[in-house]
Amino acid sequence: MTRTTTSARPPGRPRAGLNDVVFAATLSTVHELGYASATVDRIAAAAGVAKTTIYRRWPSKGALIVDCLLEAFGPVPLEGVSRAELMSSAIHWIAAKIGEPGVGDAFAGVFSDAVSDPAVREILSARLQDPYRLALQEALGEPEHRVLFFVDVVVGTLLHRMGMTGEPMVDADVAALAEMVLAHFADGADPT
Amino acid sequence: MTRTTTSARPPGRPRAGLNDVVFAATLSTVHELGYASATVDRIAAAAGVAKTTIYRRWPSKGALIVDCLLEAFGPVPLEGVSRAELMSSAIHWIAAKIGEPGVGDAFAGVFSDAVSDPAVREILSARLQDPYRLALQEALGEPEHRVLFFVDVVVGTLLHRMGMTGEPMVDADVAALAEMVLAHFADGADPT
DNA sequence: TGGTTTCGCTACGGCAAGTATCGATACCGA
DNA sequence: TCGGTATCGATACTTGCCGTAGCGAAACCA
Repeated sequence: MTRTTTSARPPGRPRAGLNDVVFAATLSTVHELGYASATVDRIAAAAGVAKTTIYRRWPSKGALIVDCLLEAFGPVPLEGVSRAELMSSAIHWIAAKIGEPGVGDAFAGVFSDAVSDPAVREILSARLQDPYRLALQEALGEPEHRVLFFVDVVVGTLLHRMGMTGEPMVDADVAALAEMVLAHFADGADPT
Repeated sequence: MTRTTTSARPPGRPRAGLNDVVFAATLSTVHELGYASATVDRIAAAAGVAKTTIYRRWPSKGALIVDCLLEAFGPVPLEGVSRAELMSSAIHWIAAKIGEPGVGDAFAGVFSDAVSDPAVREILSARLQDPYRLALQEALGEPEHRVLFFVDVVVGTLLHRMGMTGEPMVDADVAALAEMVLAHFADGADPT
């Protein structure tokens, strides 16, 4: 026990700090060419990295995209005292993130893949949705199925607009969405 | 002009009545294998038809799926006297359709393809969404952007649930969705 | 200096969308 | 009865992308 096995540096050549470069290349490639044309080859080329290097770090394209989205989203800014403020800020936050160049396309694209690929669905659900869902559950004091409904409505609406028009939802409609959701979650709640 | 050129039977061997067979094979294949595994080859085999025959009738897989969905959906049942009844019936109708075996998977799958393929997006928007949007506009007396918002919320929510869980939304949540949407569209409307 | 791991490169296997070609078949008009 | 036209089935093919394998070179540590 002179030195704990954990946190011991692994032998061999250390990995270069390429993750951020690859993430940036992923978003810019998706933004410029669209999700379908953003092949792993092209992303690797845009990052100045070999394709095999990407597959050495991420097991699949879906995993890469999800990690890229996690990096792009960061933690939920759960600020606000009242439940209404918390919900409203969360809605405007996710809408703004989806509006960032490349993020909405990547999100909609990986969601599309998840529809027909259970492996991608598992990654998307466990690594991306669950953390935010749990944080919302705790912050809002809502049961799981209500938070899942909240996520379905908010994310589903934003992605449907993005998918059908190719453009993120405009602020006025995001405000309408927030208003509608807040009104729904205001009645009969607050089980004191 | 003894006989108008239109509605004149085209020369050559007439097409066999295979569309319904192909549609049924498409839905059952998507239902059993999932959207990604429902290749055109497999659909053709399930229908007892050559792949070339399918490509002679539909220009792409996306066009086939959209036509299949049009056939499966049929016209919107716009029954009900009040706006609330019209909206509620439309919501429950589309939710029930998406819950039918194969329909939800096919819908979510082709929507996914549309995200990154502008050609599929155009087909989906023009052939599937626009007719229903126009019918709703007229029936509800709402401006275009409000109906688009309505569609984004309803269809987006249902597809998000379908995509993330693989199962259609349960009735209780569909009822909550309808309640939420109706409350939002009730206030300040009815511009008499 | 040897051991271990990563990196870039090239090539390959697998799968699915969509195309091309050919013989056979069905309907029409003369 | 006989050409003209268009569809059907079968097979093979091209193209594009995901993911893997193998190789030499480089980086870090003991």
